[in-house]
Parts: sequence; C-alpha cells; structure tokens
Amino acid sequence: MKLFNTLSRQKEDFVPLEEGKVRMYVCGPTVYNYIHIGNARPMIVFDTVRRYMEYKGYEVNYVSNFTDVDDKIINKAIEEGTTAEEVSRRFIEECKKDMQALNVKPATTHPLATQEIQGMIDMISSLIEKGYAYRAQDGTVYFRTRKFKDYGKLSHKNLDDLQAGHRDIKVTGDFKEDALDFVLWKPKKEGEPYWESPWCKGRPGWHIECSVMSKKYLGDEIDIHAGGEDLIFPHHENEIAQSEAANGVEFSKYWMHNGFLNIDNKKMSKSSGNFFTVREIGEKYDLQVLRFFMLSAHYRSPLNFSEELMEAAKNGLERIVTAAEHLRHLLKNAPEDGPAKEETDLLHGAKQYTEKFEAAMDDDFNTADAVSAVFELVKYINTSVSENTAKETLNGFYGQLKQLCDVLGIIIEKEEEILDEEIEGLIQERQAARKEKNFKRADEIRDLLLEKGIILKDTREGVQWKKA
RNA sequence: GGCGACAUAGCCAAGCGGUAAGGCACGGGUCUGCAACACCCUUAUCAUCGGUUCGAUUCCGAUUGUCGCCUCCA
Repeated sequence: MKLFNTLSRQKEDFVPLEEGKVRMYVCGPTVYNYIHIGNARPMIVFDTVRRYMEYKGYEVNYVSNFTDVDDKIINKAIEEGTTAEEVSRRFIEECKKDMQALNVKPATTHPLATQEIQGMIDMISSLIEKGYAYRAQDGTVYFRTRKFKDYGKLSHKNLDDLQAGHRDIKVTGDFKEDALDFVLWKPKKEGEPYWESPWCKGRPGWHIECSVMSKKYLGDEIDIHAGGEDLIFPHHENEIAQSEAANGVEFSKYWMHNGFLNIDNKKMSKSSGNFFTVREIGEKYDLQVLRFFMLSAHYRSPLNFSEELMEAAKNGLERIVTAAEHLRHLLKNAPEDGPAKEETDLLHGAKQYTEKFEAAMDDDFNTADAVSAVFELVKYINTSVSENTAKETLNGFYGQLKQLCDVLGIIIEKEEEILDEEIEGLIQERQAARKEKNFKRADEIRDLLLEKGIILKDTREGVQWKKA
C-alpha cells in the first residue's frame, strides 16, 4: 500500500510503526456552527482510508478531535446570549448526526480540547523548561520557532522567506521575541472562558490541542496525521514543532492532506455567499450522494461542487444501488440447487474487479479508480444474472459488491421496509388491472403511489418498488 | 514577492513512455402494455510550442490559463 506523504512530497510504502496496527489522527472541526460541506471532505476521505486499512486487516486506532474552545465559538455564544460550552456541546451533537448520515464511522476516540487542558499545561511547561517556549510579559506563552531546527519541513518553507512574507502584515505591539513565534497559551479577555495556569488565567492556543490529544490517545509517535491541505501551514507545522521539541521523537511518520472543495471553482467562504452546510445539502439529497460525490475524485485534487455534479453523482449511485436491489429481489425466488459450472466461472471472473479495486486503493487511495471498478462489477453482474441464477451465485455476487461498497462507505443494504396495507392493496389492485389489460387504471395507481413516494418497476421477475 | 498544484470528450474523472478506464448527460436500438430498470451501439489523439526517445497524453523546458498556501478557513 502506497500513500502520498506531504513530508516527502512522494508516494511511499506504508509501513506501520507496529505490525498490524495503525495509529491515525485527523484534525476535526471547530464546533461553532453546523459543519459545512468542506468539513465533510476530510471526514469522508479519511474515514474511507480507515475503512480500507481495516479491510486490509489493520487494527486502526482513529482519533479525531473537536475543537470546543475558540474565538468563533465564544463570539457565537455572545451573539446568542449563551455560554461557549453550550454552543460547542450543541454543535458537537449536530456534527455527529451529520457524520452518521454521511456514514462516517465514529472515531475510536473523539477528544474535546476543553477536557485536555491539564495535558496542554504539562506540555507547555515542558517546552518552557527545554527552552522552546517563553512567557511574555502579558502572560502569553509563545513557542520559540527559530529554536526548532526542523521548522518548515512539512510545508517546505524556509524561515527567512516566511519572515519576509510577514513583514508587511506584521503586528506590532505584542511581546513576541520574533514575528514567527506562535501562541501556546493566551490570557483571557473579559467574559471568556478560562483555566488557571502557571502563566495566567487563560486558554490554550489552537495548535497545542492536537499535539496533546494525539500524544495522549496515540502516543508520542504515530503513523498518520491528516487534515485539510490548508492545515499544512501553520497548524501542522506548528504541531510538529511542539510535539517533536517536547517528546524528542518524530511526531508522525506520514502526513496526508485532502484538497479543497470549491464552489463554482471558487473557494467556499461565508463572505462570498457560496457556503453550504451539510445539513442544507441533506434537505435536498440523501447524504450518501454527497459521500459518493466526494469519492468521485482523488482526495488530493481540488473538487468542485455544484448542483449538476450532485445530480450526476445521484444517478451514478442509483445505478449501484439498483443492481444490489435487483440481486436481493432475485434472491427471494432463486433456485436452491448448486450453481452450474458456467456460473462458478462467472463468479470467479468477477474477482478481477476486486483486484482492480484493491490496486486502485493501494495506490494512494485512488477512490475514483476504485469506484470505476465497482461500476464495472455492476455491469458484469447485470449481464450475468437472471431468474435462473442459483442462490449461491447470487449471494456470491452480492457479497462481493457489498464488500467493496462497505470500504467506500456506500450503503447498499437497506433494512427490509414494510409496506402499509393500503399501499400493498394498491399494488395488488394494479397487478390485477394489468392482467385484465386495464392499463388506464394501472397507470392511475402507479401515479397515485408515486405521489405517496413509492416508485414501481415492472421487471421480468415481478413488481419491484422503492421509496422515492 | 516566496512556495506549490492543476490543464484529458458536453460535464465529472482515471491513466502518466507503447497509439485513451469508468460514470453522468445526449442520440440510436433491444426488452417491456407504457414508464422505469437493464442491455447493445455511437461520442476525444489528452492547453500551446519546442526538446529527449524507435515511440509521449505520460519525461524535460518554455508559454498561456486556472487554483491554493504564505492570515487559528477542512
């Protein structure tokens, strides 16, 4: 299995620190609102990475935080006349609902920044002891960036260029030793939540949270650290500096970053008005469609979002789900006797698609290619099965399709839905009408059912129905 | 200004040295009472210019265009 490591800017073979196990940390959202569809990309992408690792037999310890203390949360709380704690608690719950609808598996641990303050204080103290951090006269604690020799190794920047870039926007009036130094602990302002610390009443800087939570739940050294590409600098660069300075070992072996989701080829932003929450999209589409859409491109490429593309994704997903439905339908009346030789051969021939799928995923999680393997399998199945296909064969196809879709987090298995008596009766009546060639009545009933959200299909093997 | 990414059919998107996967949409057809589903057929020389090579979409250089990071935005 190869993955692209931002650190080396190359695809590298994945070799875990510990045989058969993966320790993975993904930077989670700041919970001051419903998550937007840009937040959903890393969630979906790295959930898929995790699923594939598990498919390959790794035991994955997957940690993803919620940043629940931050200026934006505090502002929201002030706006609503409530507490930051209430705001973050509420949106964590809402976020979890969205994640469930996107079929993102819950992390092994979802730590909260506010629950890990002591660990942060400990790490900051240790950094001060080692000379990597200092307390300024206003109580702010800064990281001494230039002291950390490897600073810039992830984002491939050198400090002097950074300094030059900063010159025109350099903020004066603070107590930093150097413009590049970043905040580890900041003093509270009036009305803000705060914690006691050796330096002042205040709260942690953003970067220290992830370093601490990663250390606590995964250890000093981890396999994979992931997040959006915008986090490379400064967030992840700073995490590396903090963790490696404090722990004395390499923080993360591999760094993975997803490309951005754009709207009409522009970066999504509230100020531009091209901003969608997952919740909003969910009103119009099953969020499975959003997930499927996100997997249609490579995770490192920018991905454009539009209504047209969602429609295309919806139709494509439908094709896969329909094939699965068809198999389940056939399975109800399938012959029990063992499969003929030809069928066994067909089943065997289908293995090539699983191989193609795995090859794609092994190559830096090429989900676009993996999805195409699923489509090819669907076509293969559609042309291979009929009402005469043996149960065992159908089960074989179904199992294979399901296995691949499970890796992608695409749900093809629906709970057996129960029709109510009225609808059941209408379907029966329509069948009777069709038998008598009373097609007018048959079509009336079909339209009626459509209004009730039931779509009928008359197949060679009988009537199929599904919810619209 | 510094660093980086990308440019493949109407749209989306793989491939990355040996003459272009897959999906959506469109058109034609088979099946079906019709519809839907499914199946079959049809649709590209890979931004431009140069170079390397027996051979390049795939490597190198230049040009044009788009985008991102350098601002606690995933």
